[in-house]
Amino acid sequence: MPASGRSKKREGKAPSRNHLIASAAGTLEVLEFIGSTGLPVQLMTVVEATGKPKGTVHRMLSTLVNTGFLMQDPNTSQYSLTLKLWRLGAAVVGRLDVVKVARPWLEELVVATDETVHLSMLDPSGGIVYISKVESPRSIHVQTRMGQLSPAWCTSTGRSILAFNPAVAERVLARPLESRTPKTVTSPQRLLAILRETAAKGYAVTRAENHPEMGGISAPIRDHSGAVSLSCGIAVPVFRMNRELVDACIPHVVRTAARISAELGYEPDATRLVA
Amino acid sequence: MPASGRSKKREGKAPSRNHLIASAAGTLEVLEFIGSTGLPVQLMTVVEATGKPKGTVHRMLSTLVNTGFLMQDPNTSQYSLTLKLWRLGAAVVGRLDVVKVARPWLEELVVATDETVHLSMLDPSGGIVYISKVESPRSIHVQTRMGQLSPAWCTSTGRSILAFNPAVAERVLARPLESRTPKTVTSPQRLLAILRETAAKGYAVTRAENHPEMGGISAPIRDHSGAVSLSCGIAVPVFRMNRELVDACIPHVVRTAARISAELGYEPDATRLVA
DNA sequence: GATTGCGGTTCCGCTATGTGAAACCCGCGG
DNA sequence: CCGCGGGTTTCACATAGCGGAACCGCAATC
Repeated sequence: MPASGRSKKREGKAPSRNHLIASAAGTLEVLEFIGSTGLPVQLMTVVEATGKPKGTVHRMLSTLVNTGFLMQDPNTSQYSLTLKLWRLGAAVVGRLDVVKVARPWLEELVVATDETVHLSMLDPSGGIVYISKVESPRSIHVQTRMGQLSPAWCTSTGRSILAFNPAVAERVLARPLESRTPKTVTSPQRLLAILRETAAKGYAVTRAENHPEMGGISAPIRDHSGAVSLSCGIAVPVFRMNRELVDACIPHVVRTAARISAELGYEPDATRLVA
Repeated sequence: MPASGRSKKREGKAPSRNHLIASAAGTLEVLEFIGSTGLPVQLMTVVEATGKPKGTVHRMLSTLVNTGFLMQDPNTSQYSLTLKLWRLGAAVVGRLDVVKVARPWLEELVVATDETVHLSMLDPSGGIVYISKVESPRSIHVQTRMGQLSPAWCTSTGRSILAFNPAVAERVLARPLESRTPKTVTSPQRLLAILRETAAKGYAVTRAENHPEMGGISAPIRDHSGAVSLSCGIAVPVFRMNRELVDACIPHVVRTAARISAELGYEPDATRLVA
């Protein structure tokens, strides 16, 4: 997509009377690009990535610098993110009391299983984001980063959530499921079956579907209304993921999820509000 | 400031030839506003806050929604942040290996002092941002939030950093020091003296200067070049902050900072590169 | 059950605004 | 010394987007 795109933007139909600010959208796109790389970037990198003309990109970058979202190294003149984004972003999850509330239980789960624990949330885009993590000091831990966006359909945490969100699941199933490892389930039917099973059992187990050497065991977390948009689970190296360990860990994971659900005001005994 | 008609092309000094995208800057401003409140907001709130006309704000909000930075509740039609910002923001500190590297030492400090520990970083704006936190399970902990921006000049973490950044300190001193509590030091001279003392001693202690019931003990962290842009420290309720406790904790805090500095490649014995 | 008011959304003409090709700089390497 | 690959600046032009005002739709008020 970057390569040879000429500036001609006559795509299909012209939605003429548009009420969106193209320049702002473009600027945000640039910001996002830099955010996704995370590292300091040069102007030309952005130019190539976005396909926009040099002058325009420069103007956008200047704007971002001027508003404090980016800083420019005076020597190398490279652009990098400031802490502003972090401040704003942290405010988002900071308000979520789940993070606070869940922490003790997650730590307990680490102790119980001796594996790294994640708390994940569904992103409207159909991915999942890790919003909290407690690492096991001993275990080999994958390099998951807080805030990382992972596909929901091939991780145990993701499936735990999808299983209880038919609407989102449908959207995900509609798109082709690209293969992340040789083991990834890519057939929509199979995935659907798995989701049903997950919903029935109340937990999800994956092996090497997102990362060739990692697997996971997760369970859904319900909020006061019974809705599921969070899950917690452990990440385990596949070589260690034998039947025994899985069987041993499942109850812990499920119980932790239940505890957190309770903290959020979920009443397991109350009449179910959602299917 | 009505635009007063016509294209005032060549008017005297005309600051006109501007290379910034006003609309994008405005949109970012809106984003920031929403981020700073953290809560879902209504259109009109933003209108009042920014002073921009309703139609314009609406367009900006739509753009932000369209780019995935905001979401709009279909029922209340309120706007709130999505996790996108969190993702990008987390990427910023995620790349900072300080956070990873410091964690074990911070935890150790919690154990040693039984108080909540913060890792802070200087923001170019002259404030400090908490980039990592380890809470003491027992202690009454203040409601500091990750990513929160606090004034550098009335917190112990902030002073630890300012003391070794004369340039920034100067900028801070130049502005009036607004009083946050009755105890806040607001005299520039006094503050300067305190900073000097901090630099000499290698740690900072504050009592109730930022929050009426909290105090702190912090020490600067040096990177491989010897520069200080980070500090770590503990937050202590003032009622518990007697001489003994302070004396007991200072060595721990200082040592922790030294450990982290070492991890960052700082050689205490090497020739000092910075004044 | 009409009325008013308040928020969100949409319209539309005018022009200030941002676009983008090209020129300009500047430090580096040949 | 010249060319090159970055970044920055310029400029004339067309259009993008500003913003006042009209338009909904709900909910509280009368």
